[in-house]
Amino acid sequence: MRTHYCGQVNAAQLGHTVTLCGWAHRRRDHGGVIFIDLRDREGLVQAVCDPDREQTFATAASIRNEYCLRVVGVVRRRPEGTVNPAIASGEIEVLAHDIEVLNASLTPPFQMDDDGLSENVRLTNRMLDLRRPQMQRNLMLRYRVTMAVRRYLDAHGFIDIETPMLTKSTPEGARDYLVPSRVHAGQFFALPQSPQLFKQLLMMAGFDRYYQITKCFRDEDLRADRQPEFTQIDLETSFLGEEQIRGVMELMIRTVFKQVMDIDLPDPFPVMTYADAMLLYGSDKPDLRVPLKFTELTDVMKSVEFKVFSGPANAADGRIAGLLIPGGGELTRGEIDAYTEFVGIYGARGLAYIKFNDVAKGRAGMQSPIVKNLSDDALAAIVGRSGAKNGDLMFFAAGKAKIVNDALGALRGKIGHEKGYAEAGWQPLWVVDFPMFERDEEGKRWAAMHHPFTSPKDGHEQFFDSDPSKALAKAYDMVLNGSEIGGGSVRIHREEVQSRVFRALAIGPEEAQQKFGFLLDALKYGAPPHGGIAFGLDRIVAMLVGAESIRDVIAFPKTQRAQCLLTQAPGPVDEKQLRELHIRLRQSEPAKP
RNA sequence: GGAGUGGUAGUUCAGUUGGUUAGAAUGCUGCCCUGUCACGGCAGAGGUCGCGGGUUCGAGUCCCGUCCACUCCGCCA
Repeated sequence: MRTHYCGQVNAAQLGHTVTLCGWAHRRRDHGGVIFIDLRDREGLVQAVCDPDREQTFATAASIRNEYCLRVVGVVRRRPEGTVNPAIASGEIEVLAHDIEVLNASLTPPFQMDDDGLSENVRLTNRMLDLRRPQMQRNLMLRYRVTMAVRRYLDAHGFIDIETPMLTKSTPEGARDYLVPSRVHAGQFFALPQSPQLFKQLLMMAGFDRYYQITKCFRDEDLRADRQPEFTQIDLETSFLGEEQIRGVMELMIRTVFKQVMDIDLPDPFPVMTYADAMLLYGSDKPDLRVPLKFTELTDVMKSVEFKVFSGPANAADGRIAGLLIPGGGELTRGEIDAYTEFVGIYGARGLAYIKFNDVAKGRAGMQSPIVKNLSDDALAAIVGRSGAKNGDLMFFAAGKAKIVNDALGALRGKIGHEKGYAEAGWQPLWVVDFPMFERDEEGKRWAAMHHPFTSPKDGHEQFFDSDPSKALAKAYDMVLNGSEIGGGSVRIHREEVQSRVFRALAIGPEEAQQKFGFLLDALKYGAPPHGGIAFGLDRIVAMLVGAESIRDVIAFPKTQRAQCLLTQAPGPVDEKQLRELHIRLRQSEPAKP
């Protein structure tokens, strides 16, 4: 039916007869000659129709945008002065001998080269949106990434093994998407939040190296980088330690970036502890393109008069940190107000600042509403630790450590990018030595920071009873330009350690047996040391194509309300279906006055 | 659950202090045009101003409610 892709016709076919299939991208009718830009996934080629072929010319005149066409013609060089360097096939054109309309098209709701479309229009007409060259590029690049991943993993002995999509609901973690069982009345499968436990079982089964590029499901609220179903590159290996696993994984990412985008990532990636990341950047996924760093001030503020600072400084969970903005003295009052409002999103009550007009003059050279409340020692520490220079400005956040970190960390990213402090390029890093546990806000108990199967650092079980906050995990995140693109850990492979972790999480033996009995049992049969990682494929591809949202690298994504505008899913089902599934819907209660 | 931005022609948008017949670009339709490539020229059609209520002599514009899209907080082991 076809001899070439439109976008791949070039001077090599000069004089040849080619047959092309594609869509009418644009028609330019000059009365005596008609040009049709024919488009397929590889690009555009110009077909020319002369009036001396009466039938073909008449057909060409009737063609409208997005008609699906088959064009037979001869490749010829374009006349002098009419070469179009903007397209790959711009040196040549196809003189159409025959045009067959494979299918006409209604007038499309938008033009395929319009890139200012609203998300609403795009998603309701997704099949047409996907015809747009940008989306074709995005999805084809996604494919090239997965192929590069598969090539790398195959070459390194990883085996692709599928794991169930109908599995068991786990109480920990995100909300599950549930699937009712017809055969077992009142019982439900859950769609997997990740293949975590299955891949560990595969290690125990002796497959040694596993991978899967697979969908995961989490019923949580959406974001630009979060969809209810998303794709993980999921891996697990046996008999490798933490550093070795990271080595294999960063080589994979480095290889993929080189092969697909010709990007050279650093070798090795920088490694930073979680503690340092929080101290310096207030984030466990710092964007290293932004050079701004925190100045730690909690200790020197303990004894100042200023209660806004001394209060948090003396609180167990408090923190005071500064963010030095070089040249920040130029910031206007309006900008500072806007930043104050910005940090309010994260719960910060205010945003104090000092402008350093003349550092040599000490207190007198500082311009700020708060300087009069701070001791000489504190002011000296502010300047000494940050290296503030004339013309700089420092923002201060004080309060609960979480709020200070979130607010100042977000401000660092915002100012860094808006004010031009960020470097171009790609800045990956590993964040390591995560805590095993974090405090559960409501339940007032300890929760697993990564997941309950993460191995503690050697010997750190000793902190489980005395001070769980001190226990560190063999967990690691890969961070790229401020986004977490992958995370994993060495897993627990000894039953007694797993039991101790469950105990620390206040999961009793009976509960553990009921929920994770199959895992605990498996650990009894010579489970090998193992560990792994999972990468967010959607996020990686979105970064590579420069997309704002992972929706732009997913063929059929959901809206923020977790609906599909194309298919109108989710939707109601017949009473008959519900009855088979033993489900009766709750009456929605009318609002009572 | 919360904060914010937006919703006006098929599409992307403008619309002043509430005031006559709601505009532009593009697309679409027809006619003209033999070298364009965002072709060009002429003519034309195209509107439930998201939806519902209210204020007013009068609402695209003000108020209340609601729906949808997006961004963020919470949430996401």
